[in-house]
Amino acid sequence: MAPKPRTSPRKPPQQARSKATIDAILTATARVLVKEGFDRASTNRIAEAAGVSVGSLYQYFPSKEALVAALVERHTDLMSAELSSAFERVAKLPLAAAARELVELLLRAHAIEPALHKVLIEQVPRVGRLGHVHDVEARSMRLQRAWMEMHTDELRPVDLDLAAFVVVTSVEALTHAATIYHPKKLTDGSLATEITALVVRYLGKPSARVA
Amino acid sequence: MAPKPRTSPRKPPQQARSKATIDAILTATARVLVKEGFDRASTNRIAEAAGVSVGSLYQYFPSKEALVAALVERHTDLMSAELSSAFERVAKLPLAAAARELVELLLRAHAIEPALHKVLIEQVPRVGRLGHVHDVEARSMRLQRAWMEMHTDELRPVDLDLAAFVVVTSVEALTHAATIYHPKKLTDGSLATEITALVVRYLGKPSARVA
Amino acid sequence: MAPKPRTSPRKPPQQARSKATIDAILTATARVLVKEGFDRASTNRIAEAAGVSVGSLYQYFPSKEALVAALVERHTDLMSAELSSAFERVAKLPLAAAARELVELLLRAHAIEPALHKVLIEQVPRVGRLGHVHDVEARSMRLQRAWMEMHTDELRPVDLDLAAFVVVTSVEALTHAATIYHPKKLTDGSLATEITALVVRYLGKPSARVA
Amino acid sequence: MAPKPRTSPRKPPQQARSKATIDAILTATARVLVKEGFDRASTNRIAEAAGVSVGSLYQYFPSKEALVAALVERHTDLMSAELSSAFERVAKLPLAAAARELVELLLRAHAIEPALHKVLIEQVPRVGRLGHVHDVEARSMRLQRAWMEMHTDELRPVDLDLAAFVVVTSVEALTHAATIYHPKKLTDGSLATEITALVVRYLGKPSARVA
DNA sequence: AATGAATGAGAATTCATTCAT
DNA sequence: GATGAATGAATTCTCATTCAT
Repeated sequence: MAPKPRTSPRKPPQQARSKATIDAILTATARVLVKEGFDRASTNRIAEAAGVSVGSLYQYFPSKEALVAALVERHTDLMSAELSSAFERVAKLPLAAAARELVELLLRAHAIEPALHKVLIEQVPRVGRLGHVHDVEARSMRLQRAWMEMHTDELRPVDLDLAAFVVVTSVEALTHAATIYHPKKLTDGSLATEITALVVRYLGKPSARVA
Repeated sequence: MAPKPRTSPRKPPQQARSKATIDAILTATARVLVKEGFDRASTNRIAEAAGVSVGSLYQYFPSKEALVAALVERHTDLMSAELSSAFERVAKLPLAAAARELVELLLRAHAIEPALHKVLIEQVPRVGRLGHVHDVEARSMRLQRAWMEMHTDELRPVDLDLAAFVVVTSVEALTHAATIYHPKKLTDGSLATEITALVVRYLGKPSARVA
Repeated sequence: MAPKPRTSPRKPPQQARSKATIDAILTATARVLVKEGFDRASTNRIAEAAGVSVGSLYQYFPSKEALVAALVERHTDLMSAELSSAFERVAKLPLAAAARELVELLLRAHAIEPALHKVLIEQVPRVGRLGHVHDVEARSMRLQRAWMEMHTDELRPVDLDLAAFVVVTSVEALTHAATIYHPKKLTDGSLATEITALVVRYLGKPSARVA
Repeated sequence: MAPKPRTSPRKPPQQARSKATIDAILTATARVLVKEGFDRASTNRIAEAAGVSVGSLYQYFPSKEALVAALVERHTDLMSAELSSAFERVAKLPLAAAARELVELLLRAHAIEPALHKVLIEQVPRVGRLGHVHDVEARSMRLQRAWMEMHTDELRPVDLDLAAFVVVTSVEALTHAATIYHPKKLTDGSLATEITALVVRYLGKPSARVA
């Protein structure tokens, strides 16, 4: 009888060997997810791809959900890290410049492991801890709101929370959609220009408008 | 598991009874999907919920994928129908008015079967024919482009395809996100106002600006 | 992910075929249990022994526990039926005669499927519904108490509940132990004589003593 | 699963530290057995509970069966020791007094680690060396027989082996059943009185009867 | 057309046991 | 002696799909 699976990570590795194994498993998970899709990514297949026994997989990840959740976290952490670090850099830039910088940054962030990102977005059910792909958005929203608070004089009057929601949701969606449907426009700058325009026009005072 | 499933519909309904059965099955599918989630929605469970034998289910839908695809189609058709019909009505309105109308329409459209919509968006893997939830967007984009072509004089200069992509993707994403995370703001109009502002400011000439 | 297994029986069979399948499964369960022991009796092995697919097994028994519980029930029902029917027959006999009859009856009851009984007693963990092997004792205790109430004049003064507990527990234990460790003494009558003496001497008035 | 396990003890403890380790393991086994039940008591869990590595566990116990068997032995030894020592004390007492003493002793013996005793009786499959929980009964039977040989003049004529079997089996069963189903009656003396009556009346001459 | 019994590959997960460090 | 990472066969259970009635 299979008891209810846990979702929290299992024990911390205590030997160097473990670290390597964990890494191999996560990397294999990404590979299998991309190659086979979420539904065909069984724990056995993943273990095999990692060159590890299923037992080892379950030693570190108590369930399939925990495994994918860990991968999601690793992925979003990577993306968030870049965003956070950039925030300080653009904190003092005026609207148009900051927007352009951030949009480009976000596009770059999504270009890191686009295939994995796509699978995570499209196929992983947004349920339980798996939904945390969307944590990036939550963090982005907080940063966005913080930036707006520091620049209210440049902005038309807005409800900060609502505006942050609108901006981040739109930009994220455009980035994802572009990744999936228009990968070429990600690199030639045309998309960055459009998204920047969207944000600047939405938030800016008429006088502050930049073409 | 048996051989690979077909995906094309099996046979056209030839009697009234068939229609009723098909309808019962699709409705049951929606109910089970919402109640149990995609993963626990087995064909047996759906058949039972429909008061029909599995055999009958397979008489009309050659595979689970075909079944869900049919439901997706029914759902998107419902939404698209409203959009198309509204298009004629707003075709001649100026930017600000048209935008407001369409945004409100879209929000209303998403309010029809929000629970089903949410499951379809969040849990159904966007693979193969199942990805057609996104057909709505494609149709919306065509309509949006058509409208813009008719109103170029009101708009700042834009790449029509790109702008349609930006507008539709953003508005859709905001609608979905609002459905899921801010259901209350859907009804009090505050969201409609923000989204309208986003679109009008993005597309409009500086002079044509409406606060 | 395997959800918590149910323990209640599944759906009632609606075709004659089902009945046969259910029977085949239960019979195979008994056979495998006896031949392989509880731990080696996997659902797959049982299904194979029944000439049926695992799927069919789970169609009727939602978990391994439910399966074994059903077998336990079938077995205890068989035993209880004999006991209950005999009760009426001995209801009017005096102590010594009734005791002898009942003891012999019980010994016969345990001789029906002794190998299965042994496995059920020795190897099936007495947990949850599986513990119901012991229902026979509960029922026996009620019958025993009823008999004693009708014959208080033949008995020394006793706490009826306590005495029923003492009598039934002892007799059951002796029967089981004999089944397992002294199968020969079950048939030659010597054991029946001893157990009868135990009961009669324990319950009877000194004057009513039978050697 | 690896090759078939050995069952014989691995090596004699040669240092004080070993003794302590072995003890920690056995104690942990008892704790886990009681807390989790036999089926969920894995060697890994036991090792962890003992604050020892699985490797160490296998250093001293070559298999899970050997481990549990050792615990069973420790437990039964504890119980038997008391019984044997008491035997000398009651060897010269007359029937009624001896019976009362022994019954009370047995009840006390079962009160030592009742939770462990219960798990051992109810959940540990009585197979192979694990069946040795029942060794206590065998030893008891020998002692009982010895006592009866010394007191034939007080007893009605009986087959000594058969009578020892009847007495010990009944008393044991009553003690177990009481431990599980009527723990309260264990302490208030009422049960001891009943069981003593059962034994004395079964074995005694009519004239020697004690109420 | 409908029924529902039957199928069986495959998925997640556990656990006794080994062995390199 | 001790550690704990690694193993992988085995187990329970699900579910899309078929087909005899």
